Amino acid sequence: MHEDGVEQRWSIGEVSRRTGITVRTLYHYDEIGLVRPQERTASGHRRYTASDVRRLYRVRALRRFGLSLEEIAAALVRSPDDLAPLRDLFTAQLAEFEVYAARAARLSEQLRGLIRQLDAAVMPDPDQFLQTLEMMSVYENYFSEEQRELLARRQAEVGEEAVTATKTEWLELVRAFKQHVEDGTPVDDPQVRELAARWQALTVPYAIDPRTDERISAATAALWRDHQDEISTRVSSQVAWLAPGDLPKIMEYVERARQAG
Amino acid sequence: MHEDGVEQRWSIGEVSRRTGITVRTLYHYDEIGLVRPQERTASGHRRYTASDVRRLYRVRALRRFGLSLEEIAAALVRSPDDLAPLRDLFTAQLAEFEVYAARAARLSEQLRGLIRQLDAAVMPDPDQFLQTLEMMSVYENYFSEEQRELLARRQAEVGEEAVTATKTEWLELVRAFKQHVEDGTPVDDPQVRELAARWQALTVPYAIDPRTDERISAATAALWRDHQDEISTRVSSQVAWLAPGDLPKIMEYVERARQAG
DNA sequence: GTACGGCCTCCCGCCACGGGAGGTGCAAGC
DNA sequence: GCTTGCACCTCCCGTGGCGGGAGGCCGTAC
Repeated sequence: MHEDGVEQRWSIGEVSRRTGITVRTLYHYDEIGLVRPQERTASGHRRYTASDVRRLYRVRALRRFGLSLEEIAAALVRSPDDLAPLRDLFTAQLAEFEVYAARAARLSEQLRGLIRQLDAAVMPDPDQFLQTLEMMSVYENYFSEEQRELLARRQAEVGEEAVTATKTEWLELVRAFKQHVEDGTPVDDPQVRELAARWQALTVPYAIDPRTDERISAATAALWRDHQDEISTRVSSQVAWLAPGDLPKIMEYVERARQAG
Repeated sequence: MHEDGVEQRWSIGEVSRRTGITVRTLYHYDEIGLVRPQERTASGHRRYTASDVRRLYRVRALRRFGLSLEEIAAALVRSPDDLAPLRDLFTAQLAEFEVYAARAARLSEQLRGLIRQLDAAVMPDPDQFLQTLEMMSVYENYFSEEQRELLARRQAEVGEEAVTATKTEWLELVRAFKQHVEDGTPVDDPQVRELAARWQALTVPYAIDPRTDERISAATAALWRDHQDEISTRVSSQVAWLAPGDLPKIMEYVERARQAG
């Protein structure tokens, strides 16, 4: 490439300036054997050749796409003959980006929701907001990411209004059940049976497929089993007519009513 | 919350099962003081209280949004009274997600382009593809991220066809200049002047604003100055009528022609 | 008495470097 | 020949958020 035919060598500082890679990083690449200058001076100074520098550019380009140094090393070993491994790496990385993007989009959506809540200033108690956070975390403990996504999609499909309507009807049912609990109505009473049927029907719009529904139902039961105290506290703090200890009793009654039906 | 009024305590294993946080992580949170169980047994076993567990749920929820443990610690110290810092954290995180998503989208687009190139199978030489990678890296060294994005947007605006047309005309101009270089035409020849004018006009569709254009032009000159060998090799490998050593001479001639004009 | 599981602390490892300490190499200026 | 100053060298600690293992203690069930 140069007229005199003498292969040029560069010191580590010159290479750093040419490639925009820090000297420290060049040391690191040398150390792990990723890009090793072909020569050293008698005193041990590194001398990079043109091909070393080209390799550095390749590494830098691949790094930008988020590939690990290990992946890059493996790709650069084999790729002179065969670009297939590189292609595989690219497609894998592309898939990863898409997964990340999807996750980031979901989290962003949730964050926007939380910020809206904070800005609404209807928050009576900071503690209540933190409880919301806690329950989000609990929720995620019982449902897999896939299940959560399915449910979220389902909720988006049925629409916000329908979801609110479901919540409202659920509260009505709770109130009605509460009355029956207090009155000591037997669980096989026709009225109670009808309430239980309506209770069951609440989940219908959110059904996905039998297998999934079964699992979600089991997860929900487990969540309730392990966290009825927190849930009861939260719900009763939002409706005046419900005491913290009421909900477990009501739920137990509902369960018996369903078994009877 | 519990009828007997006795505050419940949990061992680290029970807490791990309840919260889905690994025991190792619980140790870690204790170590850095993020969540520290309020009690220890005589033998040193950790006893978590209900409030410790609630704090863990909060931490877990905030972690999901990508907040660092340090940020979470800071937020949880102040938030019982004031949710403003938490709101700030959320908006900051949201902004970060957006930046990240934008970057991921750009990289994905580039990856798709590279994969298309690989699949096109017009690739005569694997080395040529790796050279493309090298030049991408070089390119990024001279143009800031902002400049690259502006240019990319501009290119998208003028359309792929127009970009191809520009490349074609550029090659034609190079070929014409090559002839003049070989003929020894003086740089103030009217024909050469016209070619120089057309050369100048090539960049017009991609202009952004005078300041930016000035900087991009300077960066381009620096890129050419530092990497004319590589660029010449690449270009001459793609057109039959150009030898590797031609382009620098031609560019020098063009430069003199522009100065003369 | 012993087997087992849960818990403890201490410590090394990851990944891709950043940064500092403390020493050497080399060329220029006096 | 001596100093100045810069580039370069190696060695080593630190980052974040844990994972995982070693080696030992505790308590209970058989």
